Amino acid sequence: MGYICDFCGDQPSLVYCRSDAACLCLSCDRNVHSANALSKRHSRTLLCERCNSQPAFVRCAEEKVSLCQNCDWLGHDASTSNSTHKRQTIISYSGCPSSGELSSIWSFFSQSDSAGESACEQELGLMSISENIESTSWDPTVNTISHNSAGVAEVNGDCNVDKGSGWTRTSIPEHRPAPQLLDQPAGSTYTSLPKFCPQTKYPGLSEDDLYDDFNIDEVDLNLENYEELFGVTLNHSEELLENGGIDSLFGTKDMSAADSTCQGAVAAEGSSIGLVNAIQPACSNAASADSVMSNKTDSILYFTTKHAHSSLSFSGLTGESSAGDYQDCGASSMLLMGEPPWCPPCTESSIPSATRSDAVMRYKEKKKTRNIIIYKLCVFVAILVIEGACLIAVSASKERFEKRVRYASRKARADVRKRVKGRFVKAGDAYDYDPLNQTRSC
DNA sequence: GGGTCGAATGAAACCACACCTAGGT
DNA sequence: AAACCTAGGTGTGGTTTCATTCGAC
Repeated sequence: MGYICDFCGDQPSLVYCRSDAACLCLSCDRNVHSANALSKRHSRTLLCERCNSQPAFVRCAEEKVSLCQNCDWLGHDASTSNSTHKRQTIISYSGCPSSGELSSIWSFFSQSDSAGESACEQELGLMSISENIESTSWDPTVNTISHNSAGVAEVNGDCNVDKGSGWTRTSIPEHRPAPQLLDQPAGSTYTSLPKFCPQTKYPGLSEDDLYDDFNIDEVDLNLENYEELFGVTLNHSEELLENGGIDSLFGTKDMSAADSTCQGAVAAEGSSIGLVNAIQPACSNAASADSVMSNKTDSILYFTTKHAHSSLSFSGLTGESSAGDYQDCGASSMLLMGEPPWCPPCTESSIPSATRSDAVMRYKEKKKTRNIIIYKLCVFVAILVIEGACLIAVSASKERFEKRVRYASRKARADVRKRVKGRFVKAGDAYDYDPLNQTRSC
């Protein structure tokens, strides 16, 4: 993907749709996302102008480029002079805004990019979005998001939805120049599916999602499997947490290995499911499933902190939430549906079958990856709990049973003192045991 | 059910002596 | 008050001894 629109294969791609994991030109973006109500909810943003494969995350004012998290991190590393560049978070949008509307929120967009839509749009007969416009009636002045003249959000709220609008702008959580996995499937680990409302339990996840592709009942939570699962020793989990090692934990391990692990035997039904039910990230912190995956380190730490207070919950996975709960919060509804949202119920689709099948494949792959990552998160938290309990037990055991030597000098002397039947003897007397020589004189 | 026996297990005692502490000078 | 001396108490580990527990008969 990248450079060329994934849909028309003709025009340069300009925006990135997380839900479709697709790079699209403006016209195709509007075309695809005006197909139905669900696709209108897809959150899109500019495409990274450097790698052309990831959604842009920030806009560098100095370089005048939109960058994804990886490129931003690489290009503005603290060791480089570019680290001082002023960067601002790029807001994403949904619905079917026109290029003019886009340029109104992205001033830099109008200067350089809006011209690119013309040809394709004209070819598509200047696809009307009037039906959207009536509900789009976007008014920058009433939007709760704070954005400056450059059209970039100054990082603010969690749930910026234009009520009554056909499209919305959403901000990406605060930018952190942290490393991100490069081999992650696009769309599976993004910093945001930002449209979360506090009442959301766990948008985008259902019980089926968690269990469809692997049987968590058969997961082996044995401590020995910890190493097998993560490739690290149990004792290093704290280091992993402190050093953000969760990235390597999840990133360097082949997902197929996780699959095989998932197929392993053992019964941790109670613990695993209990944990799954027990983990409920607070929506206000944007700890959604997707943000959990993207801000892995923070999220894990967050889980750990929550765990310390015994208040972990993940009730969104219990299946109690209705589809309406998810949709109300604008989360990707594809996980709730039998088919991806880009597959309208009607038979006549303007989308080529090949593209659709590709999209379905991507959707399934994303779903599978997402499940695996969530599963690993649960296992990791479970192991932290177990390890903590073990450490406490071992500590108490040592405290109780280990003999404490108060005077090392006395111990050193006793260790070299000659004995008879275990008893100390006077210096120079006959002995049957010499610790130094391991010999017996009589 | 109660008593006896052997095996297994754990706790305590023993030893010399350097070190520590308290009291006296 | 500070320095020094002295007597008594303490702790150290390997082995043995004693007490307790448990199962079999």
